[in-house]
Amino acid sequence: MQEVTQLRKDAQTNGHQGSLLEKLRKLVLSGEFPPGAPLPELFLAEEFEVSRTPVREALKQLENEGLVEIRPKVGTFVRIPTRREIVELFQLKESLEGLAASLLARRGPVQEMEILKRNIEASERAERSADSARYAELVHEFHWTIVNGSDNSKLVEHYGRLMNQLAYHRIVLETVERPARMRASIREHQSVVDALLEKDPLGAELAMRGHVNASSLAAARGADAGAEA
Amino acid sequence: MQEVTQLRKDAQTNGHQGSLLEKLRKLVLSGEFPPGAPLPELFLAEEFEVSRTPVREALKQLENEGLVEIRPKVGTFVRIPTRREIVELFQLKESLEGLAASLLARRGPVQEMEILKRNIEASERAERSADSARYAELVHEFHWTIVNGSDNSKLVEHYGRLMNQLAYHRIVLETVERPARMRASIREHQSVVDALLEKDPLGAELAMRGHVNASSLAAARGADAGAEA
DNA sequence: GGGTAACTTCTTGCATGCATCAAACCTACG
DNA sequence: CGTAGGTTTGATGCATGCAAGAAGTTACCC
Repeated sequence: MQEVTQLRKDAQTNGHQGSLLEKLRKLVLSGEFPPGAPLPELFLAEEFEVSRTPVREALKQLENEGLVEIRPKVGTFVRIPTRREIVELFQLKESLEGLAASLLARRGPVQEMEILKRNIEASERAERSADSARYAELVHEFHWTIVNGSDNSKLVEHYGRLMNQLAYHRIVLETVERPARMRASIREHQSVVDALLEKDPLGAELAMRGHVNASSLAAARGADAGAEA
Repeated sequence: MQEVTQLRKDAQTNGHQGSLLEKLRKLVLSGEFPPGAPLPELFLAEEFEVSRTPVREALKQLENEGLVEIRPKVGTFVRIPTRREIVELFQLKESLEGLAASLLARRGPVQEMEILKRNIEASERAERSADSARYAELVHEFHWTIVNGSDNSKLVEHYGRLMNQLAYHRIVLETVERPARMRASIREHQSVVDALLEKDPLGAELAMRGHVNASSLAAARGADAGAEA
């Protein structure tokens, strides 16, 4: 009946909210473990106060998401996405966000339009006050609003997987992209919203793809510049 | 149930070839278990002569791939993709294959071009001899050749996930699409290859998207027609 | 001194036992 | 006759034990 008190007490100190999968994902994405670092099951099991079995399952999921690499009979390691894979992911990002914008434009006037307009206004404020953290957050919201607004659950699903794989690098990349491209990025967002308001699917797709492509190039340049980090 | 004995026989004759995950995936995609059917861990464990643990792991992977649904503390069930999800997946397919064609066109003259040309010739022969099984196989190869030829591993990965989710329906859909659209489909394939040979990324993308879209529409009509199956 | 082979250690991979919980069933009562 | 409530069943979720394999280490031979 109540012999589990010792487990519960310790579990509360670490915070017991969120699934183990999410906690492990955050652990990997946080960069606390550098790319290539091993993630032994037993260590994680003790860390999160569960047995190896659920840890194992979660790690397999993370492998499926491309965040870790499991070498059979050897161990699990934080995955190191190659430069090439980053480029590949950005190509996918452009395509998927282009589709999202196109689909959203087709849906006509929906509440997303208002959200996007307010997002741009907030972005301009953040840019004027040089609040780059807030700005990065708004950019993130802008893109997700469009993807979610596509009303295509499978697109959202695949986009989420993709962004997870980019998440680790986004921290680095955004840092580099932010200062230089803030103004241009806002203009590009505006042109996307313009096309959306005109219910112009093709225009919205092209504007979105142009924007993602420009951001990607800037990010790639930034990654090259800060490669020694 | 004779299906059970049949399974048992296959499991024994097949031995331990191929991973458990692949075997379970095939089991689900084969349609042997109808959508909504339960997949008890213990049953599968006995069937494939392993313990519940690896079965469990494989089922979680399949859930991640969208092929089964795991209801906590209840069980695992063959997933029923809704009509809407099928449409969503086809929209994604159009976008991803468009990207693939675009990337392949950028790569210039590669061996894939020869493969695609030969594929079209073979398709024409299959069409003339009304060999619809061979034709379906060639269509499958055509699309995968382009996606693999994109030289973008992440695109290949996402495309694979997508096609897995469509695989169950492809059987039905191709059956319907095949007779009516063979000729048109071959022409569309040819125009894709033409654009690829001219190293025209935009043309290749548009041709590919047009083709996928036409196929999707035909498939959707077919699915409506054969909805009572 | 260098290289190889056996060994030690640490990890995963799988099997099994037990507790938990959802759902079906059965009974009793209105 | 229908329904509410308790009970049984059967499946999952997790913990643990054990075996197999891969690195790293040491000792030995050339």
